[in-house]
Amino acid sequence: MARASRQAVTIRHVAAEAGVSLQTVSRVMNNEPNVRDAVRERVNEAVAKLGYVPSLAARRLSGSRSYLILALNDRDRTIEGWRLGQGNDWVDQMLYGGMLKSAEHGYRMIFELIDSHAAHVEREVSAALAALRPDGVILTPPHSDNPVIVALLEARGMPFARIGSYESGAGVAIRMDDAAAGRAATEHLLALGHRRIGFIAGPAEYTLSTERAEGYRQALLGAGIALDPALEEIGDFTFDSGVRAAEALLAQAERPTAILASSDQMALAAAQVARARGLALPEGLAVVSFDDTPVVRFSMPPLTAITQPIAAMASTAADLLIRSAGGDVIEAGPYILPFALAVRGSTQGNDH
Amino acid sequence: MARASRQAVTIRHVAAEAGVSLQTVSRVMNNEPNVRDAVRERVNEAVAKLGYVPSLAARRLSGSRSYLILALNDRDRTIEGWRLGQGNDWVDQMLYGGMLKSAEHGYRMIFELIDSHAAHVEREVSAALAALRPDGVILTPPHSDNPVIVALLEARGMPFARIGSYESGAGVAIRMDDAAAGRAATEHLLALGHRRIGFIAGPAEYTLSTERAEGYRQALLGAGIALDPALEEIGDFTFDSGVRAAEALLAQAERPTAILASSDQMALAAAQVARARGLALPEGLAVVSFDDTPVVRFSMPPLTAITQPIAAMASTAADLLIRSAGGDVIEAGPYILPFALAVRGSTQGNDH
DNA sequence: CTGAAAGCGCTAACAT
DNA sequence: ATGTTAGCGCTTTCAG
Repeated sequence: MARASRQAVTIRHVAAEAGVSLQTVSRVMNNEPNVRDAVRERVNEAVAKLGYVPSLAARRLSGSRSYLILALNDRDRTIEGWRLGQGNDWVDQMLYGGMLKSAEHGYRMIFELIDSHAAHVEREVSAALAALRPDGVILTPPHSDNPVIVALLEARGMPFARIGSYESGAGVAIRMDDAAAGRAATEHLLALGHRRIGFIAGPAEYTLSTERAEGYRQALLGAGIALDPALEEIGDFTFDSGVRAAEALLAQAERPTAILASSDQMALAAAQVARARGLALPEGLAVVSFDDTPVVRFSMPPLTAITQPIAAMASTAADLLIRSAGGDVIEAGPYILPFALAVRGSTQGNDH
Repeated sequence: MARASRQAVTIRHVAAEAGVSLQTVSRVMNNEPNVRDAVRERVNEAVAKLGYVPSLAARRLSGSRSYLILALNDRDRTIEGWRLGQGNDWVDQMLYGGMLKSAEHGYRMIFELIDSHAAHVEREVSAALAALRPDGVILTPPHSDNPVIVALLEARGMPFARIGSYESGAGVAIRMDDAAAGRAATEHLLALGHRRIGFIAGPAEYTLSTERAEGYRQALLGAGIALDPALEEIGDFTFDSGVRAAEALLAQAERPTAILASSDQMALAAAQVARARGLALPEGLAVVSFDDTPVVRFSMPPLTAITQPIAAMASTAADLLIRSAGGDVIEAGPYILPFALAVRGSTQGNDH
């Protein structure tokens, strides 16, 4: 009993069992040509019988692929999300999309935290690459546009994907169409009869902020409504900044009947400010948010929101990187994935 | 340009730079004795200068540790949690505790999903072990008590931790004290003046269910209150089962003024049933839940709950396994980690 | 179409 | 205290 079976089944055992050379087993395992069907089958039988699974370490070391995809996330944000214990949607959706897609291809996704503030970004990323030698790297915001990381990956010739990035350059960009999302959200409000619609933008450093604002304006103009600068405020995605912005919007004599906010937190802030002023959602004020993290489903009422395709972006990234590692030539992108508008009680009737 | 720097810096480069043998570099990297301080320093300088990081694959292959901890989670539950997008607390807290602790030791935690229903459990686990050759495995419920998995790990001589398990046997068990938690939750209600306290238990197959029930009863008896079978219902942790149980409890002539439910979902169900019967929380009915997943913070009012130390359990598991891999002899356990009682609006006043 | 030899980067076991 | 030799399990040449 329980003698540590120090020695697992290796390619050698399979070769012996099937009566072929190591090489042939390797060819079969990697789906290479130049093996007769009869032999291939014999090998597969031996593999099944012995329960053989190739060692990742040995494969990697012998100069082939590592079958590893490395996903780099922002350290502080991620840990803060975990610490708060309110459900870390970004991480979950990354895993959901990226890990499952990787597994489909026999790959594994390793999730790693990188501190982007530190001067050691380069060292941290280098160390992870050296230790793991992944076949591809997935960058998430804010790393997606970090010039140090991008340059490092490019210099190393490492295939990588930049999720949520509007910048061009090395690596394949994967994102949603924020302008279209801003338009869709605004059109939803227009369709409900709103004519004075306030907008809380994100910081201008983020391209997606300006894209969303652009979509908002396009929708208004498309409906023949003149733009009013008094209806546009700027926040920084946080709850507090949302409070300030919403107060500025709702303090106006001719206050908006709806607010579109560029993040869930700012939308929740707007809802709170509205309540404080005696405005009930959705009658007194309609609110639409961006992101659709779990929290908006649990607010009262739940918020209508633009859903970011995080899982789909991670899945696409993994798929592209793995196919690229397999020798496929993949298109440069950018890959624009569809968003969704989840209509909930903050804009519509009293369902839920 | 970006010529793929095919060849990264290896132990050989460091040895050359420092003017020593490979072995000496290896010794320094692994903090082994028998190296003069002067030499050690010279090697460390070379390492720093070249930015050398050992290849995990080579280390693993040469027969030493893999520096990998494998965390096995239930496939269906995990994916369902991701799909619902309500914040997958278990996974997040696992990562929070396990990944960070692993990183402290220079380890990586690989998160893998295993389908416990399938007849292939054994094959799935074997394959993961064969491919990764981790230094330790963390089992989470329901895998923690899966006899096939436990037997396999034991036969392989693989160190492993069973999180949330009350069973004895191979592997180190890490859990909280559910009886004490049941007692604490009940005593909280007693302290608030409640005398008729309903209890919704989990399925009896789970030891933790009976432990929690035991704690509930101890607390009542300790307060000199006779047990009343009519106050105990059984659910299966789901919302629907919670509805049935709560309805049975609240339909009684002498209905309870408080309900302790063995899961968040059942507690939310109790809250809903109460509302439907015109009972407001906490005045009409006080509710306490177990688990403390994100969702209970967002309900109205937020639910008072027993918080499971998931992150701490994962952290402890990683720490024990890694120290074990390092040659330390670790105590058999079980390791009992402290829970917490988060008091919120469903039992107490009107804060928030 | 198949096999034999060499070597990936490291550590274990054995020198010295 | 340090260096040398072998070999982990696989894939890559290169031969047949």
